[in-house]
Amino acid sequence: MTLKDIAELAGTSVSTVSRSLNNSPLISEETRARVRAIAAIHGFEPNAIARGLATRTVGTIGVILPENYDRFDGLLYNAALHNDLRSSLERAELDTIVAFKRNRFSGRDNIEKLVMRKKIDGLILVQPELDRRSVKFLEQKQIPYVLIQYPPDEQKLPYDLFFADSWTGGRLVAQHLISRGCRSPLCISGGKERQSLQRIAGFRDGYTAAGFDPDTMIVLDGDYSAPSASTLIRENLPLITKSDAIFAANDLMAFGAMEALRSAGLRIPDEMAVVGYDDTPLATALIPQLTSVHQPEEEIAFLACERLLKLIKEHNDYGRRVSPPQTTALQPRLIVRQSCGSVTSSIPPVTRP
Amino acid sequence: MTLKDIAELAGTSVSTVSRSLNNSPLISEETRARVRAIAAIHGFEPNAIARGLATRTVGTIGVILPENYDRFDGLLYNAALHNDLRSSLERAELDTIVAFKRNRFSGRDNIEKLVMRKKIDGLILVQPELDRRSVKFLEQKQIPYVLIQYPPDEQKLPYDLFFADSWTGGRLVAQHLISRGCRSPLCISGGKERQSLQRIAGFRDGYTAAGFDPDTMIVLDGDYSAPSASTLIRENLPLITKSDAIFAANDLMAFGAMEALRSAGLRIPDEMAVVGYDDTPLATALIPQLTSVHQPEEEIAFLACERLLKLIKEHNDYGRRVSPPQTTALQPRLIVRQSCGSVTSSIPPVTRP
DNA sequence: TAGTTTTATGCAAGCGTTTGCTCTTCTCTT
DNA sequence: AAGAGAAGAGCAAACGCTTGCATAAAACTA
Repeated sequence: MTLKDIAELAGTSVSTVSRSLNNSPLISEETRARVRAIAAIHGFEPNAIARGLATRTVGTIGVILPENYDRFDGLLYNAALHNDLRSSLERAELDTIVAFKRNRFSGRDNIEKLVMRKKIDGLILVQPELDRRSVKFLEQKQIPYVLIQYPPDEQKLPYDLFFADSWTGGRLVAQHLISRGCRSPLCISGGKERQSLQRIAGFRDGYTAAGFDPDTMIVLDGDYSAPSASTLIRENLPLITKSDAIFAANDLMAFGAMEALRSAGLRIPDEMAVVGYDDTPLATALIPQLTSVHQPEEEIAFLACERLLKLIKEHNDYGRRVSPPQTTALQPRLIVRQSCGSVTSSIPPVTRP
Repeated sequence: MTLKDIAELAGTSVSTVSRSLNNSPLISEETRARVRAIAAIHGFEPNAIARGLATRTVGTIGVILPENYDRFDGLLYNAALHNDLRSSLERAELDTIVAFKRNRFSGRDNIEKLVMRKKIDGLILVQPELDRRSVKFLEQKQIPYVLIQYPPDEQKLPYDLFFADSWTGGRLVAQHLISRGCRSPLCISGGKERQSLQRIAGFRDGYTAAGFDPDTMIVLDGDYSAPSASTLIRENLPLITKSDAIFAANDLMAFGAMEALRSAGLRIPDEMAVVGYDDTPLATALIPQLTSVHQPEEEIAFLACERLLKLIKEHNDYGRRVSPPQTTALQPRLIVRQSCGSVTSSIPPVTRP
């Protein structure tokens, strides 16, 4: 079933059918209605490939996801983010092609492949290690794209970037613990990983701003896994007993810490407050329920899509981007539960700049 | 950059370039090499859309995922499955378009949309509630597709189905617990949900086969969440204390159960063995580590892709499917850890039929 | 009424490939 | 040496849609 078939059924030309279905103003109301009715009866849908060839837009967005098989919460976070992205794009009737950055068999860069083969109208890059080469490639090809990544090093970036403000997340935790009277906090980091460093830094700065000596704060290096946190706690019990709060860089480590603390006979939250990060479903499953920082992933997905659509529109209208690239920090929220005390109200989210 | 450009650069015709790049035997070795070299230098990639129009195959597979925002382990499972699917398809240089079954904004059925618009060469449907209408549609359109779903009711299905054998998973748990000497097991189900029912049924049958009275087995109805399991344990302590093992229909409930058991002063595994299902990363994070049933999701993904590729090949060669539809059960494996006792060897997986 | 707009439709080119067919030019046969 | 066959290359149609341009009909204008 093609435009031609519909045209014959309607006793008209192919162009008239095309225009009728695309709501062109060049068509009279009656004709449009008649043609559309016939198309609807036969369940006709225009061939997206042919249309793509004619219009050079295919109605598909490439989504490049990292392949973190290893990290449970990474997988979860990306899956949720991807769901949100799809939801946002559906509104604009766009499909998503998902790919890893590299093809593990051919070794080819999927980003370049998708762009060069013209299979997509735009790209959403989720947490890529975006090398200079790739950026140059994307700029040169003039393909609309946005990044969802970590807080950037530099201020002026050549692309649009959206990220969750981990630093503020850490600070929120600090503020809350301070207000709860915790004066000797201890951190469990996720190693040298970027996000983790930011979370810890925000936490430290929060305490410093309240007059605490930043050098007295202890940071133990975990690896984002629960057992790593348990081990750290067990091996550093003397340090632990001098503390009154533990901030873990993710929920999984907070969980591991709780297990070890309990084994050591410490009561949570009475003797030790515990706070996690990510607000995974794990947080509500624990007893006591875990206070944690909620990532603004729905917001990130929504704004990233919105911007990408804008860039695509500009690309179609002017052949190039018009609005300048922009870096956008999205604010996390602290979700206060039982693991850090009995307070029930949460600190209101910081208003966005 | 198009075929035409390369042709001009090579001083040859468009068809020669096309055939050179596609390794047609109609081209001499020298010409092919020369053309390929020129194409490579300029980083030429054929336009997938134009090729799609000419060949009616686009190199894209549709993957329909369920949108279970609600269930943590569902999200995780689908994300892992999706990763595995993408890996398998990459080998064949196929991209994946991912969609929910329905567009939440237009209300349109994404399956039908993708098929009618010719955006895909085949479909992988993950746990859809596949109504008669959709099946009829797919059969009529002759589009290659496979299902990844639950154990089916009927034997003869008109499509290819791959599923994890939950029944056997439950039975493995039963066999193991029996061998460990547990004589009074108790189940926590995930409600009336299909998978859960199968898991519990297999468990019950395992005990029955060993001579236990099926009617004495207690099944408490949870909802797959950790708190639901905790509550059930707390509210049924008299029943619990008469039991010596708990089988939960997923890891999250096993976890909730462990928390509640511990609060009640019961030691795991000495006084109570606990087994979960799904082998999520949670299982290794718990103390003691949770014995659980590992889903054969990598295998499902691999086999489903393999079959889909075969169907697509048949479709291209004969215009229709040739090999008869087949239902394939994949066997889960019991991963024995500490939560059910000190045994270190696991029961070997049941060999596939 | 004749000329000028406006409105609605159709024609045909073009998007970038693939591929059946034709046309050369060799290379064998006999 | 002539004819047949094979091998390599090119022409042009086709895939199904969009869209600039030409055209015809209708609706004004003076």
